[in-house]
Amino acid sequence: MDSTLIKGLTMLEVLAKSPGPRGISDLAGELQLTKSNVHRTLQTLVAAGYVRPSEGTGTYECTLKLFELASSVMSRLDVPSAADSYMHALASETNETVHLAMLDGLEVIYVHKIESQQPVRAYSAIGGRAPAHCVATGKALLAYQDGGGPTGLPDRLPRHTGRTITGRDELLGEFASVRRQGYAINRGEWRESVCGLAAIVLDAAGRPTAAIGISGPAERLRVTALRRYAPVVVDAARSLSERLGCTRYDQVVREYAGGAKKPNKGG
Amino acid sequence: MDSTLIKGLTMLEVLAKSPGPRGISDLAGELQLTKSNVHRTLQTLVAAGYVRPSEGTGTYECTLKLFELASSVMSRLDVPSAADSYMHALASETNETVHLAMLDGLEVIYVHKIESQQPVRAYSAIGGRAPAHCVATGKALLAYQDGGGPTGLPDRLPRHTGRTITGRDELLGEFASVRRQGYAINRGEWRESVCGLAAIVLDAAGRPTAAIGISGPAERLRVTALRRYAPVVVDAARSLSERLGCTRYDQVVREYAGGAKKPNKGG
DNA sequence: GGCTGCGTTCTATTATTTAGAACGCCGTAT
DNA sequence: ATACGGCGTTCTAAATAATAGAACGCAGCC
Repeated sequence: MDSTLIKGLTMLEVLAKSPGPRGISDLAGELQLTKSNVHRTLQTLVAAGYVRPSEGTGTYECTLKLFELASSVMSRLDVPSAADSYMHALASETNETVHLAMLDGLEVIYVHKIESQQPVRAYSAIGGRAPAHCVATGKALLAYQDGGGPTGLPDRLPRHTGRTITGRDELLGEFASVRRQGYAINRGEWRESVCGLAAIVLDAAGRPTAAIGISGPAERLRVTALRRYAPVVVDAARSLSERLGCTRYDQVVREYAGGAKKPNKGG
Repeated sequence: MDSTLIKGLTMLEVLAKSPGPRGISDLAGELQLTKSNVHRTLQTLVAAGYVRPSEGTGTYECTLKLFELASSVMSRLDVPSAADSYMHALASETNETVHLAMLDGLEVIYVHKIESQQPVRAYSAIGGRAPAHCVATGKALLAYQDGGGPTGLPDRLPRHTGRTITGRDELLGEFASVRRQGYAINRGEWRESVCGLAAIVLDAAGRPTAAIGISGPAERLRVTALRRYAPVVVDAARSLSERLGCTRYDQVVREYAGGAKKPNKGG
C-alpha cells in the first residue's frame, strides 16, 4: 500500500519531531532502512520543499512548509486567533492553564493554550494529543457529537488511571450528564494528579468545533473549585462561540441536553 | 525520483489548501491522475493519519495531523508564543499590523501576527509567504545572514513593483544600510501601497532567527512616520531577543554593522 | 599514513504501482 | 417505474519505479 509514500511521511514525521538536523545513517538506523533508501527519499522531500540540507554538515532538517500547510488547514477555522482574548481573560480569572482543543478521531489536539503563571501547573504542548475520553475538553467535544457520542466508539476504551471511564455505556452516560450540565469535568482520568473543566464551543452554524477548558493540579482543582469555575469557563465558551457567529449558544446547548439527537442548527 | 511520494505530498497539499472536503474524481481532474491512482494514494494517506473520509459522502479532508507535525517543528523555536506580548505592545503603540516572520530560503513565512484595529490595514495570512527581498522583515533577515547576505543570492531578483530592488549588488548595499541602521524599511517594494519596517530578532546564541515588524498603507506609513516608529520596533525586537536569552543584542547588532562577517556569537 | 565513519553514487533485480475497464450504488430525469 | 449518468470502489495484467548492496570519495582521528 504505497510503501514509498508511507516511508516518506514517516521520515518527515521523525524529522519534524527531532530536536535538530539528522544524518542519513542516523535516520536509516531509526527507520530500519538502508542508507540509499533514506538518501533517495530525503532528496525527494527536499525537491518537494519539505526538507532542506542543513548548511555545511551533511544533515537534513525540516523547512517551514509543514507550517504553511498546517496554517491553511487551520485558517478555515480561525478559531485559535479568535479565542486568544477569551482565553487570556479566562487565564487571569482562574490562574490556571487554559486550553483550546479540537477533536481528531478519538483524540483531542491542543491548538492553543495560555500557560498558568502559577509555579505548579499542568503541562501540555500545542499540537499535542490526548485521548478524548479522559480529558475535559475531549469529553465536552465527544458529548456534542451528533448522536450523543462519536460514531465508532468501541465497547471499551484504554485505561490510564484508576479514574478513567473505560466502558462505552458508562461513557455515554457521562456525555449525557455533560450535556445536562453544559460542561465537562475531568478528575484525574488521564493523569492522576491533573484535573480539568471544559465547555463546548459552537461555530456560526451551531456545530461543535472546539472546546475551551482549564486544567491544573488536583490539589488546587478539587471538585468544589471546579464547580466554582464552571460558570466562567462556560461564559468564555459562549463568548467565543458568539464571536464565531453563533447567536444561540444557550439554546443549542439546551437542545442537546434535551436529548434531541440532531438539534436544529442555528447561528 | 519517488514519484509516489511526490504525488502523495502534492495531494496532501491540495487537500490542505482546499476550503473543504474533496471527491476522488475532483482530485483526479486537478492532479491529472486516474481515479484509481487517487483512490489508492488517499487510502495510504488515510492509513498514515493525514487524511480522513468525510462522514457519509464519499469525500476526503485533512485531519489535524499536519498541525501536530508543524507544531513540533515550531516548538523548538518557541519564538511565536514568546513574541506574543511584545507584538501586542507594538500593535497598541503603532496601531498597525504587527508581524513575526521567519526565513525559508529566499522567502519569509509569517508565523504570527497581530491585526491592526484600523479600518484600512495591510493584509497577510499566518503561514503565508512573501519574497524576502522586498518586504521589511525579509530584508532584515537577509541582512543578518552570515556573510552579509544569504548564500546563493541570484544576480537578479523578481520585480514586483516599480520600487522593488532587483539587482544583487544594490540589494547587498541595502543590507549594509539595514545593518547600519539596525532596522529595515520597505517602501512599496512588494505591494505598491504597503510600507513596512522591521528589526531582527536574535536567539540565545546571538543568531538571527526571526524578524518583527509593522506594516500598513503607504499613506499612513510615509518615511517620516516609519522613522518615528523605528525605535519602538527595534525596542520590541530587542526585548523579544532578550526574552529568548540573548543578553547582548545591541553589541551583536553593532558587530554586524561593523562589517564583521561572522561576529562572535554571544547570548 | 592508514583507518573508520560519514554522505553519495551506481546498477541489476525485484516488487511495486499503474492504467483501464468493470462493478455497485445512488439520485435524477425520463 | 425505469433508465441514465456520475460517483467511489474493485480488479488484474503490464510495466514502471523503487530497492538493496557494494563501491566511491571525503573527512577527521588514531
